[in-house]
Amino acid sequence: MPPAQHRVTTLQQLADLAGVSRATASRALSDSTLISDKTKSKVRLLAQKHNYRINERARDFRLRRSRVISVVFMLDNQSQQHMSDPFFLEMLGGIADSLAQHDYDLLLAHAPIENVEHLRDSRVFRHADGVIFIGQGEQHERLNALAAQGRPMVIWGSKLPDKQYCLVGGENEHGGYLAASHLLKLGRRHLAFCGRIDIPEVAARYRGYQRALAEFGIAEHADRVLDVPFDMHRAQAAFCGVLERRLRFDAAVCASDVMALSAIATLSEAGMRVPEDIAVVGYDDIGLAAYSRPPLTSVRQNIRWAGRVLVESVLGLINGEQVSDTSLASTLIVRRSCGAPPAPPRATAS
Amino acid sequence: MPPAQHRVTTLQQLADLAGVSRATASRALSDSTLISDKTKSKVRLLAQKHNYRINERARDFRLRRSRVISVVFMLDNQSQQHMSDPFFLEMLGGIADSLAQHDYDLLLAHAPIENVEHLRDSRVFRHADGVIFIGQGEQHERLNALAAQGRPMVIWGSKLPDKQYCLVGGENEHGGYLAASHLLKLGRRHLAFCGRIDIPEVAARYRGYQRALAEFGIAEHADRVLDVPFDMHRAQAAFCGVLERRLRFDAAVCASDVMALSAIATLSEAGMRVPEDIAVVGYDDIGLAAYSRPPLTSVRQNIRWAGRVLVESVLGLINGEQVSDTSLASTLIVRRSCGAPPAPPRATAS
DNA sequence: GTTGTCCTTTCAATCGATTGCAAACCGAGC
DNA sequence: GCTCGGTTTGCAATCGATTGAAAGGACAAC
Repeated sequence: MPPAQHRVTTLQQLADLAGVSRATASRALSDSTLISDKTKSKVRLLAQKHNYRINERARDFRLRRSRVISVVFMLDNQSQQHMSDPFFLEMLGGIADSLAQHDYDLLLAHAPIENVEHLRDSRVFRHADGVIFIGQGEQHERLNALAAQGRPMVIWGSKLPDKQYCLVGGENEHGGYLAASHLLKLGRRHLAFCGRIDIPEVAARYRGYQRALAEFGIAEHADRVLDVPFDMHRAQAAFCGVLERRLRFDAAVCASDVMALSAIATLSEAGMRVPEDIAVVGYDDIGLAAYSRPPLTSVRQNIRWAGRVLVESVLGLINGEQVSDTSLASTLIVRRSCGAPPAPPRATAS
Repeated sequence: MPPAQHRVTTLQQLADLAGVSRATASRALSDSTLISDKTKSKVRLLAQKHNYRINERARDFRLRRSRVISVVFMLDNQSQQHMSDPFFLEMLGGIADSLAQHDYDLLLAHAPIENVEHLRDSRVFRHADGVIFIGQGEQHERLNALAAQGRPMVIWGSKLPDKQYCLVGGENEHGGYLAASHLLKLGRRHLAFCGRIDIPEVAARYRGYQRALAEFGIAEHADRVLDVPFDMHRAQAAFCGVLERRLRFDAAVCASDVMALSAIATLSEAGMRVPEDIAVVGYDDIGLAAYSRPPLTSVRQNIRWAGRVLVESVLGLINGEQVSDTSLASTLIVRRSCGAPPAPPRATAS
């Protein structure tokens, strides 16, 4: 007699097979202390033998949870940061890995969002047990409002006054400082800063940049703060504008690697030598940074680890724990024109 | 009197408020023809007023569906393609957009997969109504087996013999042909092909490459097929090996842009001039291709549209429709060293 | 034999929706 | 008043699990 004529799909069927009640079967599978070892192993053996798989929809429904975390990329009109920025994928990968380890699913929401309040009644919140926001955009207040409603959510970004939500972020101030002082140590004296300082994270990097200038006793030129969006093509347009204005500078700190690569391309197109005439430092240390000509010096954040921390934080909130903010270290990765081999592959933590 | 002291969360509460039964309320909200317009509007008005939101978990449970589509990136040990390849993000973005439009969620599975059969009982299948595979890896047979079980699934890849599953793919043969004939037209005669021809898509590109060579009456050198993985760092190692072997060639067709950029970096590091000594053509036309020095000529596929087609196909299968394969056009994007502005931003279709 | 205790197991309610079928309603025609 | 046809509405089962409370059983002590 074949062990399973039709597949066992419900707990009731499994219970019948084992000669116990549905309740006992349920408890046996979930390792409840109420059930004797003998019964437990009997039920489990049968489950395995008949290839029984719990209906997760039913269970999630019953337990009023979804085991889904939404990830929202805050790409607003202001920053023009595009999701094709490799930074995002790296972050997403880290989050996805970490969620999978905890047996959670990832719901991706990446449409440009003008107002996060609108999300409140959308699938993003309704379908998920918690939400991870990547970036604050300019929605600090609205994020505060959402968090105040008690939804489990974590934001990747920069610390702002009156912050109510749980935050994970890089050491942006320090990163900006590292980038600027690197250039200053190389003897550059006419630095420019490229990025939208409306964006909190960029603003923090700018503060670090200012601090470095101050330490070297260098006066800051307001016109050397270039309002460059994250988006590759718009960045290029912005740099073309800079060139037209014939702004004089010998080094640039960029708020992202994509921006830096745009800068390098545009500047060398215009006949300048990089890094001889203008040295450029990027941010994020995306994989391709090592393969640009010249290789790009950049500030690295451990993005995959950031993903993990974001996940652990939001899961902590879901479980009602007290979760505090986290700040992740930034390090400068220096690459020189010739001879220096690209950095080894980043460790992909288990 | 405030209209809602406590929020209305269940259909029963809403029905009570409207003075009808749960069944009627359900039908009113789902616009059933059984319900009179008067009742419908009454129920709906109340739902709106009390901010009632259906419990989607309960509904999905009842309807035995999930409104989730899994996306699996087939990154196996063979190809070494890394998910940080911008190509993936573009694809993912297209899929996510399209799914959102259809009110579906996206479950991301990107762990390296040695055997897709293992997925059968995993969340990937259990939690989702359908699955989209990006790439075939070397699992053609196993994919066939899965498809034979009647699971709604679509694969992005290349047409293989005995294919049982629904396929969406680029014109790889044509793309390879375009790349090679471009170089040949420029007068190059010693071409190399870089990529793993074990991978079906790469194999197709290679066939096109061969066809171009044949048309120009050029004999093919077997040793000019370079087994280069997709992964950036391994690609570099491979190119170093090629250089050591002192292989003579004046042009290279690469199976991806990331590979091409690695090639350019490695070659110029070794003192060769690109494109004067060695011209390189890539594949995918990732955003950064326009910003490399020199700008990269590449074969473009409309990846975002591909994402849309994948989604429509899998949803069609879920609805029991007959879905046929789709092939998406490839075009060569030619970029020259100087003066040529980068291509405009790609249209992001609505 | 009865009672009490402890360990297992079962009963039955519950989560929040959908839907086949039966019942109620309503006006018209006889 | 009664029946008939068609339209609306309600009853109750159902999806597949979890879980508090109650029942069952074994065994020892009185």
